Amino acid sequence: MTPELRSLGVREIALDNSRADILAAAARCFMDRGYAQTSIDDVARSLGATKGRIYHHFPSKGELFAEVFRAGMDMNFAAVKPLSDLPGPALPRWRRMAMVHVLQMMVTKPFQRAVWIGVEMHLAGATTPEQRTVFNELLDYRTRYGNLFRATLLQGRDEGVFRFDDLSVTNQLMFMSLNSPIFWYSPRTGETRAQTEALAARVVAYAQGGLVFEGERAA
Amino acid sequence: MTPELRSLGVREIALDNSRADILAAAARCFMDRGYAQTSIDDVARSLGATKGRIYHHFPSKGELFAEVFRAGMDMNFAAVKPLSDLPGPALPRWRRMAMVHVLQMMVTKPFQRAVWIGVEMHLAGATTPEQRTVFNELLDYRTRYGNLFRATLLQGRDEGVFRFDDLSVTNQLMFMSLNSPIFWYSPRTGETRAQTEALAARVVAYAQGGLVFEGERAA
DNA sequence: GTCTATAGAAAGATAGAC
DNA sequence: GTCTATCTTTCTATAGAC
Repeated sequence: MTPELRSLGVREIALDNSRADILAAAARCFMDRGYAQTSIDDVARSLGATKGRIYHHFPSKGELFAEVFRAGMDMNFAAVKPLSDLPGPALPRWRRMAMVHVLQMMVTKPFQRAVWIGVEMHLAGATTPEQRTVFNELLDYRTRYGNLFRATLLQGRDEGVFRFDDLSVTNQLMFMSLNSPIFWYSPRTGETRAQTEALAARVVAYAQGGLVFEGERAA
Repeated sequence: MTPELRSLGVREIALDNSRADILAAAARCFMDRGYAQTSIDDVARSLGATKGRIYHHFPSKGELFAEVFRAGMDMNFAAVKPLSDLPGPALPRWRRMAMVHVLQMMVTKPFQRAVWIGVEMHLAGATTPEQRTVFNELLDYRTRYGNLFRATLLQGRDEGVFRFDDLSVTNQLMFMSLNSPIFWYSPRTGETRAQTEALAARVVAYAQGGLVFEGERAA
């Protein structure tokens, strides 16, 4: 940044943008190549920069990844938490939460793929105790997000709109469906918001079908 | 192997077992740590051996991974292909194929996770042209397996038992559901075959619900 | 057929110039 | 705040003993 700009007080903004740029580039790289296979040089190169710039803003590759993970989860919480707090019958609330969740997966795909990678990594590769602590926090964050849906699933079962016996298995199946766009979705050129939402609605409908289907009987 | 045994003609068998042991150990390591984060030393250590043993049987890490991938897909094809060739209405055939597929995911989980990792890797990390060729073969193998289900899905739609508009999206959603046990299933100690099948049946029921649900109308 | 030892490459991280 | 240069570790792959 030039001294002129800094003297105008834009220091914080510039700093934030620099960090945000790195986070977005890192998310893309982690999505494309996975965690271990992504080098800091890869991230830097995708920004037209070198390592020095990354390490000035983030102390380590692990911490950079953790911040990408956190950013992804922050976005999900901000979008879904308000809906999960609303009163009323389970089904319409579930549909709104699911729809917003799926749109999050589509619109912020690189960050959500990083979250997925983080969950898949489990604790493997986290060698030092500090790394483990950070990692456990991230996984806990993700679990708390998942719990936003559990209450509505249980309420829906009580109300007779959902049918399932094992909440954990059902939760896994539901999230696999709702998360799946992070693996196969990519926006068409010139895709409108309505088209994106139509696709998201199909995903939600599929998951809803899984939750309401009277399994064994219909065999 | 001892000269005595070799003189008895068990050379092939011993070689096969050695390779099979390495493949199984490699599959576990790839499942636990992913491809890039798994070192050949990790695989060797999990066998109580050193690298030399691995490199005697496999020319490179990439080739070792490719063989794990192939072994996983071989098992899937052997289990599902005969069912997909059967005549008759789509729904019962789909249910049998789906059930067998899900059981494959559960029983051969390490290999199936390796297949997943391979699909996720896409072409990233495959640097040389030979590697790309091998990799494209693997992905093509996987695509051909997916196609076993496509015909039955289309037939089911014609017969009115499945409802969907986009075959590709539906295929993705279905496989995400049917594959999901590779991420969350682990057998309980002393789990019976009946219990395993009951769990698989729940997964199949969920997917079937997604396929038959009359999406938009039921909102 | 498996081991030890090692060469060579890649990547995380740091130091210091600008 | 970013870059270049470098240290250090880790890992693939190979060579050669047994």
